[in-house]
Amino acid sequence: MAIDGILAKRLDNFVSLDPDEHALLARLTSERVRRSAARTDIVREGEPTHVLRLFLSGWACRYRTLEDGRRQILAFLLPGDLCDLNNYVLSELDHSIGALTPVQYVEIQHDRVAQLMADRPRLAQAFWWHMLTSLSIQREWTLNLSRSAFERIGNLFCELFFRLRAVGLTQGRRYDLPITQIEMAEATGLTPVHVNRTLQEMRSEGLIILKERVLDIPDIAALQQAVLFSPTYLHLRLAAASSSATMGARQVAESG
Amino acid sequence: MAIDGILAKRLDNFVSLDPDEHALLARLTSERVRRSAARTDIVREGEPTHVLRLFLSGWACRYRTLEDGRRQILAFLLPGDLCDLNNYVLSELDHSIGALTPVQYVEIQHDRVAQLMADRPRLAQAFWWHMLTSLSIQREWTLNLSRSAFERIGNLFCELFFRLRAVGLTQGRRYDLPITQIEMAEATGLTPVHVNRTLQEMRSEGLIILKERVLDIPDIAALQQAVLFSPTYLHLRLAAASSSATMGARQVAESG
DNA sequence: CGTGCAATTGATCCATTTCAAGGGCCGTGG
DNA sequence: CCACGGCCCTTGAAATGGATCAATTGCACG
Repeated sequence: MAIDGILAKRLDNFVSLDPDEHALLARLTSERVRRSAARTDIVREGEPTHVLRLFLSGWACRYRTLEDGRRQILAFLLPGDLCDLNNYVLSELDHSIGALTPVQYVEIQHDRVAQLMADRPRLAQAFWWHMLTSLSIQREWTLNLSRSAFERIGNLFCELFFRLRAVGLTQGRRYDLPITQIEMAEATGLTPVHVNRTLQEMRSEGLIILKERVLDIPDIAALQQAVLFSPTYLHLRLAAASSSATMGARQVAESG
Repeated sequence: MAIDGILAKRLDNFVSLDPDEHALLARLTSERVRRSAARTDIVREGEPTHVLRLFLSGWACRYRTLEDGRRQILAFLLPGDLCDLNNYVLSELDHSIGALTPVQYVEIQHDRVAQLMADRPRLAQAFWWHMLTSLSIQREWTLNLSRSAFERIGNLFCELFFRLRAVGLTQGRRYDLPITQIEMAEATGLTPVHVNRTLQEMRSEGLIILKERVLDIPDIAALQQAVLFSPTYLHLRLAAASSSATMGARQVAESG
């Protein structure tokens, strides 16, 4: 899938865009592509930012570091994700954004976004949807407070599966998971050691196959059930998101 | 403080509204006041909602219940807070909203909000600010994943202090905290038993005085420092919100 | 060939949970 | 007026999920 269609693909999860709107998005995202190396910051806490960023490839994350060094990953930013849609209202960021892998992204001036939203109500709605979805995801992450280690990691894997699939970045039951166990730990609020042991537990139960940064989920429905995951909070279009997943799961369950 | 000025007071934390805008808000919030009894649901998960709600008095919360009964409080809704600004985009809620105490609120039709935002860019910005602030708060709550019980509860108390003060609901160092320890547990992801013991620890360290649903924080700066709380994520106007607090912090740091 | 980082394993420790029970307060009903 | 049940807070003792500390392996890279 061409990189320049990824925003359209992402927003398409909410509204059906017409060719005209597709063209507008394509133009918007044909700016000079920027790159950041793995493990470098894209925006640092406290910095004023003036642009909206659209991620084209690679993984990034929002994170905050506490004074004593603990780091918490607040969200994963995947291809097709926007960030800092906000800061034409709030002028500075209260957390940082860092690249986990090499990433490509484009920067879009806020006034162009504002213009687009004013001209195209449907695109405006799509942007709102994107923002509200991040909020919804953030809420789901706070649910981790009452989840066990097993559930936290399982939920993370499920979420990533559905989000990546929505932009065409899964291969069947598999997807690239280019993050370390340390980063999984930072995202879930666990210790790397404990993440490791929990992964082994999930492996031994046959729920996942994780090897060389590729995650294979033999039976997504089984995993969902084991960790009480439900994808509704992602607000993906049902037709695309759930049906084939549950179908796939059913097939696997039958064949396995 | 008059209840009908509370939204203006809240939004004033971000932009200075002129008398005209104050009047508009006053008209908007003069709808029939609705009431919900303590411990009842205002909106239930999955229900479609068509209105924006503004809370006038009492405490409510967003929460989600997992299949096995665990309940997680996702946010506290205080007087002056809006909820469901979202759902003119997302049509149904993925969590519930419940009253913790008797609450009063007004319902505002979405088209009136849309109209207002179209006519008054400054109000539109203020609404955006409100929404982005909730997102920011939600991020801060996910930070609890890497915080200890002591820090979680302390952070909660600090957040509530600053938020309540921003709408004039603190009395000096004190404020009404009309929730049970069980609810604190649900908000922080801890056990009621452990919340109880942690509260006693905070009391014994002289950080809080909590009696008969009134919380007294003798030295807010000391508490902030003890639990690594910083109010920036609330995006309150600095003049009103943080200056006195950070000044206090500096004093304590020097004297301690 | 060393250096560094990610994954793994073992042993121990501790924060938090779980289970269980008692006390205070309050509204209700006999 | 007192007895009762219900809810909230409190306390104790025991169990455990997850943290901490420490060390080993494997692999990629200069």
